[in-house]
Amino acid sequence: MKKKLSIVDIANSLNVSKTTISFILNGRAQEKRIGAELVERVLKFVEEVGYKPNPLAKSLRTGKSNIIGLMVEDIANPFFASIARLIEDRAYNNGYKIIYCSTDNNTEKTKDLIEMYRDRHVDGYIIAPPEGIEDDINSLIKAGFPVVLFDRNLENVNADYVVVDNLFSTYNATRHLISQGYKNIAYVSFLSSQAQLTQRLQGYKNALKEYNLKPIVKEVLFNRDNDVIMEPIRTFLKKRKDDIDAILFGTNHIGVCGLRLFSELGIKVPDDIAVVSFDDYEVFQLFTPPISAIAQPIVQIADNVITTLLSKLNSPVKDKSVKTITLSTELNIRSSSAPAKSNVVPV
Amino acid sequence: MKKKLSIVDIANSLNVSKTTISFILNGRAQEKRIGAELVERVLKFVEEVGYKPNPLAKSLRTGKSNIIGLMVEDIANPFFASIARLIEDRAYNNGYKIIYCSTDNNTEKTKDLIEMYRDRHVDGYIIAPPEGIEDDINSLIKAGFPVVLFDRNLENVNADYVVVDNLFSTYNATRHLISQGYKNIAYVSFLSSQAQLTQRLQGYKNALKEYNLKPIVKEVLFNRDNDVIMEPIRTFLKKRKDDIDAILFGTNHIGVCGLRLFSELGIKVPDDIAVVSFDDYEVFQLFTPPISAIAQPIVQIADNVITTLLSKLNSPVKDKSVKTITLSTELNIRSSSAPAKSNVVPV
DNA sequence: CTGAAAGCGCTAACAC
DNA sequence: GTGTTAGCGCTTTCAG
Repeated sequence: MKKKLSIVDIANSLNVSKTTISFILNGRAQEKRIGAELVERVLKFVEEVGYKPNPLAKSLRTGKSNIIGLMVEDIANPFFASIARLIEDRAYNNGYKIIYCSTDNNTEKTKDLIEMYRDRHVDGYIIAPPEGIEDDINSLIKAGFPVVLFDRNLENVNADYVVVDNLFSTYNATRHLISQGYKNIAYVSFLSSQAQLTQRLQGYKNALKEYNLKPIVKEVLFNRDNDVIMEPIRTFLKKRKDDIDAILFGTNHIGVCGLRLFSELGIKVPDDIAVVSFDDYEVFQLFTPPISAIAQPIVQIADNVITTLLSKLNSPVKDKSVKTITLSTELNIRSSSAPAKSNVVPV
Repeated sequence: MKKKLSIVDIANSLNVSKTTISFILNGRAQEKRIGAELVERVLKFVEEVGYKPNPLAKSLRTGKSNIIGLMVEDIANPFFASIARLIEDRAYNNGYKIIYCSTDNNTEKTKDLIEMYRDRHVDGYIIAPPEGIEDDINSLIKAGFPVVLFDRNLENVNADYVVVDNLFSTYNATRHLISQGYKNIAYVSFLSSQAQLTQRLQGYKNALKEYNLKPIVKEVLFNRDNDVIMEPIRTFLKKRKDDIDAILFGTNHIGVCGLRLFSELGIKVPDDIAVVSFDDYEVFQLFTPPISAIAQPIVQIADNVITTLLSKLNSPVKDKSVKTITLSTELNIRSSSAPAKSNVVPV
């Protein structure tokens, strides 16, 4: 096992100062007017012996770690997992590694995590922020760390955001259901004051209002255990299933829980209840009947997030300007929201 | 913004040597017989000012980074994402952070990744290894790094493994199909010489052999693009769908591709073709009809992986012994493999 | 153009 | 019991 060599080793072998080596390796040879021949020789030798600067030492010295902290709600959720995958690729291609964690939307946990990342000298942050984390994020920003938030807005945090147009998405989806002839449209989602969820709720309400329809909202508490999530929805469905002719689900997670209950309770889609869910997902495409869904542009989200972060990371001057990128979703209409048996209303 | 303080700062403030601080903070006060009163005072002060040792400096000095490298095939695959989630929790609870990456089963990419991790002084490795990576893993082990492999075995690599009993799983699933009266059972999977896949194929063949049935195997190349995966399967199904009465899918990914094609080609499950797939997954549970699946014990896998790694990480003496943990799967029988219309064979 | 030397913050021999 | 000091490997100022 060949011992790991350091910059001094190679400096000695070449009878050159380690400063020179450092300059050459960091591409500052030109600037420092180091002889082309020497540069050549050093590079060749370094290549030959496979020398690699110790990134830890480098980090200690420069304060940069080349690590990006990625904080999502739950890495096992396909929406976040897909985004993580896309971000990973771009980050690695740009010389950054990713440390990830799942916040579970838990504020305290997230605070700890941010602190840990900070201790670790993470260079930049990509966060799907839980509620109540505003101060911590602001302090990150004030300390000069590049931060990109996604999936949801935070009030009073002046950061870069990549989000989708939640309000219009559910507004549009609800109108779609109305135009298909549904009149008693329920909205089932998680109870939360997070921006993306309140907006989705609002979009739904706005559409109903236009048509003078009455909102039927069922919000449940988030829980890591699906059974706990399903229980209140089960009760709700049992009680109300005959008054309701359509449901809009606020997230993929809750949508899947809903579908499970449909099977269990013998509810037929779309004859008994028509369905649209937020987030598109394999399950929705393959379900019988296929479920109409509001597809978030995952690739674009990931792309914008990482592009924004990398540009902040690479810009030598601290650019204090922030931007909010709002992407639009696509309503994938499938048979779960086929026209109602009764009658169709032009919209 | 309060400047980050270092160990000297707090040593100075307290008029104590930084060595003493270091000892106290590392719990070696007793051993070094440092006055209980002083220890108290230091701890209190450190707490008060919120001092945190710089982990980078610590790493540089000690060579330990408290980071675990997690290499999976694809973090967006629900099987790996779920495992990543479980591993993450345990790692963080034990003071370790996780750097992840997706290998895409690409040997060259994985080699690079291992090298990167090594440069980064990752303390331990959790890897779902691609083919051809044996030498690199062996060199990792020889260099004394704790390595836990999972999901698949590597010949000639003497490491700790956490795997499932692939051979018995498909053997058992195939027998199940036979017992339900199916006779022309195809096996559709990825073409690969990775142990988990060859074993799955073998289990299928073994079962057929016992009943003198002829194997019908379709193996396709892996590709990140689903359409490319589906194309050869589409051709296969079109040509053979009338000779086949059941299919066993080798992975969740290929199973989902298969299901998509069934819809497209109008193949009815289980009347035209009965189905069992490796890996259980929401899509399979919610599909109509629900798809029988070989469920891997995800929680147990993750648990064994991280427990094994942590114990290696914490054991002061380099334990050269390795163990292979083989977990058993569960065959979740659902209506996709209901008894064949024709006749049922006792098994 | 090149080199000496001063740290980055921490640990751990080795004195005192 | 406590303090001095020498690094871990690298970057970067400042002299030559």
